[in-house]
Amino acid sequence: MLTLKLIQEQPEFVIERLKVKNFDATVLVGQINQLNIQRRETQAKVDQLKAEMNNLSKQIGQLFKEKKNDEANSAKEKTFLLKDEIKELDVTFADIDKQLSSLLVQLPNIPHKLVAPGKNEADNVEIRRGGEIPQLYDGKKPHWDLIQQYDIIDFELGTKLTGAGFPVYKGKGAKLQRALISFFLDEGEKSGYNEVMPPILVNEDSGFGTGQLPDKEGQMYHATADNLYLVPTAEVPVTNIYRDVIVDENSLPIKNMAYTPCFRREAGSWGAHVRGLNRLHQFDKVEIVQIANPENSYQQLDEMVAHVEAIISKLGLPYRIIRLCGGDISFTSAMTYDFEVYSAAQERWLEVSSVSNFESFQANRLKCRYRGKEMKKPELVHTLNGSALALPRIVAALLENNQTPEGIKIPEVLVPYCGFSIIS
RNA sequence: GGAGAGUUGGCAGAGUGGUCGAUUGUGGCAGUCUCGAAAACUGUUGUCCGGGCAACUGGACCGGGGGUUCGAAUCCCUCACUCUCCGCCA
Repeated sequence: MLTLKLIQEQPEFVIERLKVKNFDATVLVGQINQLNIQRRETQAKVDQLKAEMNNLSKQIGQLFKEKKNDEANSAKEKTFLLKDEIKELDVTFADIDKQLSSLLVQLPNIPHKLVAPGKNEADNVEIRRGGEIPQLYDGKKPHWDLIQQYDIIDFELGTKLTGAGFPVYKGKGAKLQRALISFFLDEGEKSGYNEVMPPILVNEDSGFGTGQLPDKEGQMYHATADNLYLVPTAEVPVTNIYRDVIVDENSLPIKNMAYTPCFRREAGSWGAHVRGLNRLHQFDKVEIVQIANPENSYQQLDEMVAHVEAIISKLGLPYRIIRLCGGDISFTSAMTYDFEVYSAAQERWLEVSSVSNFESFQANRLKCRYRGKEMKKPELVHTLNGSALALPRIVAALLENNQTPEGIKIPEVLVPYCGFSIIS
């Protein structure tokens, strides 16, 4: 969420910038600032009363010590009224505070200057392309046919075991998954990311910290008996490592990565475009996460983009990098680059990575700050994350783009990981 | 799952219900000494929310929440977590 300070000091700026996201914040900002004033006034009153109370209590203690019990008892009488007043104001304060928080989480993050205004994905800005779209032979097939032909991924079996959107990877299909995960992690390590293996069930606080709760509650699978949520992305546990943490300026940027399965309910979003591996309830992903100094977080974002671009290039997939416009960028993000690879039999671009700078938006919720030598007070860090990469659509593109009449060729870089060079 | 013991500042570890935000040690930072360092000595050292240009100052925080009391780190209830023993188990 945005900081109260910013909303209070530069309300016009907030309103103006959020227009890029097609969000009219006028009313909300006004309400927040008004509530904030009420909150401060109430606190001033409460604090004053509490100061009086503290004083009286000290006096009473002193009187009892001096055996002046009568005086002490009459002093006690005075506290009763005060006590009631404090209790009442405390309730008022808590109420205002609660209202304020509930309004505060409704404001989206302010987009970066470079983010173009726009309605939807049609207004996104293509940054660059790489790789070559392969010319396939006449009998080319979409991946959902290929996986059946070679018996490497089984959707029906997954449906039997769990339900739609939970495929079973078999034989070379399973091995390809493992190979990709290892490849991605090794590449991440070369780029200086520290590998972590977090829990894939998280609690409510973690869900709130990265912004999945309360807004996107329906996106996550909820284990109600223990009130835990299956992670929709490793971003949640890996970023929440730094919840309520003050890090040293010298340790920045902190670069972590994790492989986890990811679970998404995707309620109501099933349709024509989501056949095969294009959209799943469970999939595998390697996520990179950075905790950065606000001064250079955009350099770090570029670094992450370069990292993802390098991996896709090594896999030999044609790709394009897109900077999302205001209408397409997420609630929490200040700037997002999407990576899409071309899937040559479906003849469409598939999103395989999304790399974002959240600036201090998540950090404010997480209460993750950094302290520098010259700083009087700790300040909020910037958090960034990106997929590097999500597997299913990469697999779809690999299968489709590398199909030949003899079988599916495995990219050079993956052969050592797979132990085979063709699926036939 | 059963029984018991815990949870205090970066860490370790005190704390008869009344100047306890909290003794002390250690670590961190600054200084003295030194060519430099170590050692020693001195000082300093939490976070959040208010007020103030500032010095400073009011309030809150001793796992979370609630309660008793004029007053709670200290007493009570509750939840969470940690440890030990037993049981179960990949």
